[in-house]
Formats: sequence, structure tokens, C-alpha cells
Amino acid sequence: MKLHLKSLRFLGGFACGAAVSTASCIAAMEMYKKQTLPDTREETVDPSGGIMGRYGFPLTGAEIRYYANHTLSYDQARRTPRWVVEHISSEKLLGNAERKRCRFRPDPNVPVIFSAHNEDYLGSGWSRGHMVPAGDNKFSEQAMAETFYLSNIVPQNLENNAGFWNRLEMYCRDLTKRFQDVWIITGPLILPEVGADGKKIISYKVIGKDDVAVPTHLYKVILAQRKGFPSETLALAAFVVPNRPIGFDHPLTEFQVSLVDLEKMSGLTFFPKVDRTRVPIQNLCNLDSCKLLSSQQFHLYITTRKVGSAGNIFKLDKAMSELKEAGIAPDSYLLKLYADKRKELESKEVSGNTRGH
DNA sequence: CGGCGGGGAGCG
DNA sequence: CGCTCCCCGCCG
Repeated sequence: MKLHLKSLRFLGGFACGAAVSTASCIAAMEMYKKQTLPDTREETVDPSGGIMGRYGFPLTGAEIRYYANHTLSYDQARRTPRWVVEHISSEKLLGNAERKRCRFRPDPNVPVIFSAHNEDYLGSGWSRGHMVPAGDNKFSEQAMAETFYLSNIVPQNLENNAGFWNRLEMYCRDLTKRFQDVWIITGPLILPEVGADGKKIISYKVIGKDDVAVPTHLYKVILAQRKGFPSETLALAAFVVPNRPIGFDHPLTEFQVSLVDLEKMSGLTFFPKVDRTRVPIQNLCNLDSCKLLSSQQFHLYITTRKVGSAGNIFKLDKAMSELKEAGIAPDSYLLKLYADKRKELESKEVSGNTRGH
């Protein structure tokens, strides 16, 4: 499978160059739209006059479900979402909502027989991976709590979840510094593999009593919008990442795919209200870096989090010494945070000992 | 930031 | 008893 991007054609759309006349270009564009663009109608006319559906058609449960700051379509057979949409901005990343106060739980809006449960995941060897991250909802305890509904969760390799995928989510948040509005669609994929007989086959693990489907890959589509003159900028990138550990030696761009390729894999049409033949959409990875944190940067970040939340001097100094052992120099922010925290804990522990004795 | 686990208190 | 909540600990 060839997943790599090819410059301007990353959307798989039609491009009119200077080599052809305007008239023929438009005609060709119309032909292109008719033949290749997906039908975005949800329903068509019933020629039977309604007799076929007298007792109703099967329900899929795939209807769109709205939450405080995310929206999703659920797959009742696999007990995972099909896709989850979120919108983030710099404002939404500010706030004090804490994930420590949140619990993973079945989505109360999903019928129990179609729902995943915590017991399916616990001890399965797979972690509960957010599609819309909790960290994108710092502004609202309600919004963050809803991301812990298992309708927003898929079985994910733990090292991938805490590592590469975590860094991808950090990159998405960083985009809000350079783009006013960012829409992100995330979901699981189960892709075919070539078996021992050379023929393609789709097979996937399931976990727990509810047979929750373990995806072979996860996808993420990022649409970033920047205000500007004479017109706004729209930039897009799509990624397909294997559900296994991905080391620091793999750049994010290694997993970039064209939007149409992802649409073929997923069966979904993304951002159908964007007219891809008229609005010039740029490749996000050309406009922006698409570079994730390096090993050193990531380690520094984790240490900063640990120092900020350390409850005693032992853990505080342990975090700092581990950073030093890794040969990573703390930046000025971490040094000041450490100094302030050290003073705070010293005074606290002295008074505590005085009271105790 | 992203996860994992265990234990104990309170409750119907 | 099971269940929820909240505390603690650990990992990358």
C-alpha cells in the first residue's frame, strides 16, 4: 500500500493548469465532479411508494450524537466510534478542568447491548484511547467528562497512546497558535492485510464480553483555518497511524495520506461542505511543520508536568535527576518552576514535621 | 500530556 | 453485596 503524499494532488482533487483553456477546464471539472466526487445525499426517493418500509427499516445507531464539545457517529457492532469531530481554538485550551476527576464510563446515550464497558478493557492488554482528547477540553469540566464516555474510546496500544499519538495531539493543540480555528476528525480503522497465501484479508481482535473491536490503525484529519486578506487560508492533512508503538525515529509525515485515500479506507466523506474544486486547500504539512516533539523535548515536557504536580521533595528531585541522567538540560521555565516548587515543599514539610513531633 | 493499578470510605 | 468517589502509587 502506497500511502505517501504527492505534492499538489494530496486532496486527490482536480487542478486546472495554464496548459488548457478556461472553457475546457471547466467542462473537465464538471466531468470530474460527476464521476469521482461522492454522493452526499443521505436519502433518495422510494419508488415503491412506501410499501417497502411499512414496518420500518433497520436502524444503525450511526446517527450523529452531540456532546458539549465533540460530535460523533457510533458503530454499534464494533462498540467504538466511526468518527469523532471536534473544534479547538486557543481559548478552549485554557482552563482548569482536570482529567484526574474524570472516569471512563459507558455512554448513557448508547443502548447497553451496543455499549462497551470498562471491564472489556481492563486487563485486556489494550488501553482506553481517547479519540477527542481530554486535554482539548480544559475550558469545561462537562466537556472533558464527556470525552471519557466509551463512545469516544477505542482499544489502543498503550505505548502508542502515551507516546506518538500523544505527541500528535500536542501538535494539534500547538496549531491553535497559528490558526484561529482547527477542526479535527479522529477515528479507528480496520485495514486489510496480506495473508500467508498472498491474498488480502480483514481480521481483527476483539476484547471483553462485549467484543470491542481493536482497530489496526487510527486516523486523524486536521482542517486548519487562518483569517487573512484577501481571503482566508484553509489547510488540511490526513494521517493513518498503525495501532502499535511508534518510536521517535518516525516523523509524522511518514503517516500522511491523501484525503481521498483515507476516504477509500474509511468509507467516509470528510468535510462535505468544503467545495474541493473551488476553494484552494493547502497541504498543512507544507504550510506548517507537521513536526512532533523530539525525544528530548517530550522528556522535558513530561518532567515539567511531574515537577509541577510533585507532592513531596523526594518525587520532585527524582523527576529532575532522571532528566539529568538522560542528558537533557532543563530550560529556564523548568528551572524556575523547580526552584519555586522546592521552596513551597520545604516550608510545608518543615511545618508538618514540627506539628508531628 | 497519555495511561495503568490498588485501597478505602460511604452508601443503599 | 456492588457501586461510586477519591485518595494514593506507578509508568512513558
